Formats: sequence, structure tokens, C-alpha cells
Amino acid sequence: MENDIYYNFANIFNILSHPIRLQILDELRSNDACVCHLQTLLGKPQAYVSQQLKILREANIVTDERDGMLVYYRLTNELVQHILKELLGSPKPRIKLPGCTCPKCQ
Amino acid sequence: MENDIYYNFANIFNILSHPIRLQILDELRSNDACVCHLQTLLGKPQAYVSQQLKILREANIVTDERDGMLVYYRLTNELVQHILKELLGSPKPRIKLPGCTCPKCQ
DNA sequence: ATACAATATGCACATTATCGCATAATGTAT
DNA sequence: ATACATTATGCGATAATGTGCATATTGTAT
Repeated sequence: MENDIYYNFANIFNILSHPIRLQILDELRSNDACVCHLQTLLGKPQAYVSQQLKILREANIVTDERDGMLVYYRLTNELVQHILKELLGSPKPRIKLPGCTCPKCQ
Repeated sequence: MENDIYYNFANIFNILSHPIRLQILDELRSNDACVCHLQTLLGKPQAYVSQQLKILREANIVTDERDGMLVYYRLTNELVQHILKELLGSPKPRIKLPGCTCPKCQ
């Protein structure tokens, strides 16, 4: 089917049609990040952040890698990376979040 | 709010996260089209097509212009035009649809 | 083993989206 | 006026999604 194209793109857009997920992906553009970092960034409950990450993971947009107690997420989907660059410009350099206790912010 | 950016883009993605709407927009990239043409293209009931067009219209992605009995829709949103070009390439030249009774297909 | 920290999952409920169908609105022609 | 063609709108049943909360899992340390 030729229409699979529209169906597949619609699925990607569906994942992106969520402000929190967009913010997560925007943060991951500049660097991989652990869940607790994203939790601080978003100001949302941990369970909520993990749920959104699961959606991104199962859509093959991000990958996760465990390092001890922490799980780091990375943006691996090139199409999404491209779309975000078109819309938001080049990724901003990572900023240490005040109050974040993750290793990368110390 | 800085987060309005994510919210606004999420809204656009939400409109695009639908195969039929994507197909409509892809067709409108190459040319404006009346409702009956899109109806033939999609093989969907007229009311259904009009509903999707209403969504696109209210999101300021397309505009409508009446010409007698026919209403022509046009893709006017440049951001969407840009996104679609990135994803789908340059618009294909318009093809006369077999069985379509609209003026442009005759 | 226990305690704790970081992360993941399951469930419930409210909100929203989808799509079919009936019908209304608008324009044209006779 | 009526008849017909094109398009728009409203309603409703069902499906999908969003999100809060409780709890499970995994890893570290003592």
C-alpha cells in the first residue's frame, strides 16, 4: 500500500503531538540524560516521566542504557532529530539544572 | 512561557497525526482542490472529508474559497508545507483522477 | 538479610478523538 | 417556487489517550 507512508508518518507525528514528550526530546537532542534529570527539568512525578519515556522507547525514538542505578536515555531516531532541528534550530548546549542531583549536573 | 513553544508545535503535530489528513495535505501541496476531488481521491464519504477539512481549516493550515457550488481548499501554512516537503519530497504534479467529476479532472 | 534510591509498570478514571449517519446550508437551474 | 448538486454541521457510540496513584522492579550499600 502506498498509504502506509501516510500511516507511518502519522504515527510519528502522534508521538510528537505532546508538549512534555517534545520537551524531553528537545533536551535529549543536546545530550543523553537520566530519568531523574528529566524529572527535575519537567517538574513532573517520576512515574509520569517514565511513562512518557516508555512511549518514546517503544516508538523507537529513544534508547535506554542502564548505568548502575541510573538509566540514561538517548535520542537515536534520525528522522525525529531532523524534524526537531528544522523546527527548533540547532540543539542548545546542555545546562546544569539547579536542584538536579544527577551526576551530569554536579 | 517558554513551554508555549512545545505546546504550539504539539498542536501542529496533533493535526498531522492522521493518515487521511496527511493525504489531503499532500494532495493540496501540488494544487488546490475541491471537496469532491478529495472525496474521490480518498474514497471516503463526503461528510467525513468535510470534517477533516474543517479541522485543517480551524488550525489555519488550509483556507477555503467558494466558486459557485464548489469549495476549493488550498494549503496556506508555510510551516506545514515545509515539514511535508522534508518528509515527502517535492510535491508531485497533479494527476487527473479516474472517475472524478470535478472541473480540474475534466 | 534489610534499607534505601532510582526507575518501571499496572490500574482506574477522565478527557479527547474518531467515524458513521442524519440533516442542514448553500448554490444552480428550471 | 421545486429539484438537484455540493458542501457543512451536529449528534452519538466507540476507541484511544492522558495522567494520577499505588506498587513492583532493579541496583547499591550496610
